[in-house]
Amino acid sequence: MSTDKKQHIIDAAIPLFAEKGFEGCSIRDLAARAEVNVAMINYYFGSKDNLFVEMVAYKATFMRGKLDEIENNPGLSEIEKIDAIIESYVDRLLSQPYFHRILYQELLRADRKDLHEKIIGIFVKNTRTLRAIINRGVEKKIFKQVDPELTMATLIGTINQVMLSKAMCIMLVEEKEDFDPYTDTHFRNRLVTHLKQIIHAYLLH
Amino acid sequence: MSTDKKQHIIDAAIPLFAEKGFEGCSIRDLAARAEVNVAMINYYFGSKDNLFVEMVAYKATFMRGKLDEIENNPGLSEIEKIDAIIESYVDRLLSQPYFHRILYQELLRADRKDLHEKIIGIFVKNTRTLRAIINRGVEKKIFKQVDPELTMATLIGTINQVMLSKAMCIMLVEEKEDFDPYTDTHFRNRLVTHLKQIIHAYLLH
DNA sequence: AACTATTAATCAAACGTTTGTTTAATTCAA
DNA sequence: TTGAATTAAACAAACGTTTGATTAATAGTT
Repeated sequence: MSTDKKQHIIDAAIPLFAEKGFEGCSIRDLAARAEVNVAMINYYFGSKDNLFVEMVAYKATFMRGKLDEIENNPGLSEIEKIDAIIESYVDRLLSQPYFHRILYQELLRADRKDLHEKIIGIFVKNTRTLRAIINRGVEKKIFKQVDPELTMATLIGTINQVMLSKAMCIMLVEEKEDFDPYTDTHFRNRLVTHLKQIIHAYLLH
Repeated sequence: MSTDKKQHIIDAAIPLFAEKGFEGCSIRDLAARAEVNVAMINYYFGSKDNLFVEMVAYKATFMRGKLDEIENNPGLSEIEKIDAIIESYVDRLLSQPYFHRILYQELLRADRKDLHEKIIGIFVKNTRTLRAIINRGVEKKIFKQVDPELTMATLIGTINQVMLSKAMCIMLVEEKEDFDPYTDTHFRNRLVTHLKQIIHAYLLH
């Protein structure tokens, strides 16, 4: 069974799922987009549900490696680690807007418990890494005594907020209509700068 | 045509839409939940689509009034206005978790343009109010020169992040399984405190 | 108050489509 | 020639919506 074909189908499915949601696009939609026969989806993945699960599994680890690398880098101070995470997180999310959108659509739904919990697991693991760094900074008295969990929520939540809707992002920052926040490096830098400033102001004495 | 019946159907539909998404729940689901005949949905609303539109319209103005009241209160300083908005915003969102969930599910989808833009309109209007306050604070040199739009994104984004998923919120703040972040006043205060502290640290000299 | 005419509300049943999935036949590659 | 890949066609089930009959409520007339 060709793995290339499976990846091809997954790659084609991601923007469709992102645009219309899971129930919003049919197997026929997916097949048409991937330019394969409708039966191929079930042939390769068994079911539409399983295509979704495999898609999440295929893309899910996208943040993990980098985070560990930053956390275990002994050459970085706590605040430098935070800064590195901010840059890394912004870049990853801006480079994968479709998949990000899918994850959050799924998170917002209360049914499909198993998949829901799997996605939460990814988020929580990343959260713990950042929290460990903050806690170390607090211990060392480099950071103020802050709320580490909600600091996490602020960091990720800010990025998510501008990732929610391209249209809203454009209206929010009042750019021209053809402005693409996901590829514009000026916007990327503006976001990174804001996050660093607000986190620094909050964490540091 | 009874408005009571329409509201009854809408009230029953909100938790269902929040749980399963728009395509995720059928007219038969909605009718069963509201304990009415399937034909009643189309009788009262014309279509499933229109039920959704009327539901959004019915609930959408929930934030507006309070925001205007705060903005136009001459007895409040800029930072007091920000604090009042934080409290008001947290309380509103925590008290309407279902509807909030529906709005964000819709925002994350790129199709259904007209409704999408209507929802964005609500958000952007609220955004402008807060931005106006921040800009006045900057003018008066009470606030530092900050990025007003992204400050907005931080404020709302933080709250959204903890509202994303009850399950994730529980794991994030490591409470017991039966803990309900939406009704727990201690959690509400923790969130308000964190937001005030981080925003104060960022805005004030 | 009693009867009638009119409108609104409700219902089970059916409509035509679309859904995810499966089948059975066929093509392709080794 | 054998097994994997692909296809068009068909499947039952579920979908949103409409129908036509029936009941409930309201208004008008005597």
